[in-house]
Amino acid sequence: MTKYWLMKSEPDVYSIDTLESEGKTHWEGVRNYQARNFMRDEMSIGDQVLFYHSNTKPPGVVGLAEVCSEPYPDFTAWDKKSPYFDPKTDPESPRWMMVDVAYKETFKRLVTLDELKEHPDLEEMLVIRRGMRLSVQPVDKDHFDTVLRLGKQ
DNA sequence: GCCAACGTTGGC
DNA sequence: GCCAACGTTGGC
Repeated sequence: MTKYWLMKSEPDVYSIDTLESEGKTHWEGVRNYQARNFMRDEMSIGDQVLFYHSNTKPPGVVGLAEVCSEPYPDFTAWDKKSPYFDPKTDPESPRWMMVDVAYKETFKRLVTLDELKEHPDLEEMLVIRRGMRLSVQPVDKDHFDTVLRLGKQ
């Protein structure tokens, strides 16, 4: 059963344009247990992903991607040269997990965070909640469809 | 670049 | 196991 997600990335670090040119990527660097658990326990191949640009102005959903691997250990955690290096984990017992994500499309237009906040059908969407910092979060199918429609119009 | 909101760490 | 200190996220 297909699930729906929103995944945040800072465009300065990894933008949807980069994903488009690479085709797919491993979603490295998630160092939050709740986000890790979503990837590890609930994601499966074919799940649909709203690609969100954070820490930019304006922030918002820029396109669509798709989960294209099972979860597997995030090897950047024990790569000393990686910005995501975590000295407290090791390959014997991986702490952090990731999935591969494939490019699907870039929206005709950016669906901004402000727009999500103002849309009457998206009041319950997690991403608009104050203090919501999860970089990987589940999205209801209804919300997903609404955002998709906004992005295509 | 500020800072509020969170999550994590570590002393006790 | 409490909680203060610290670090990070991410909108603004």
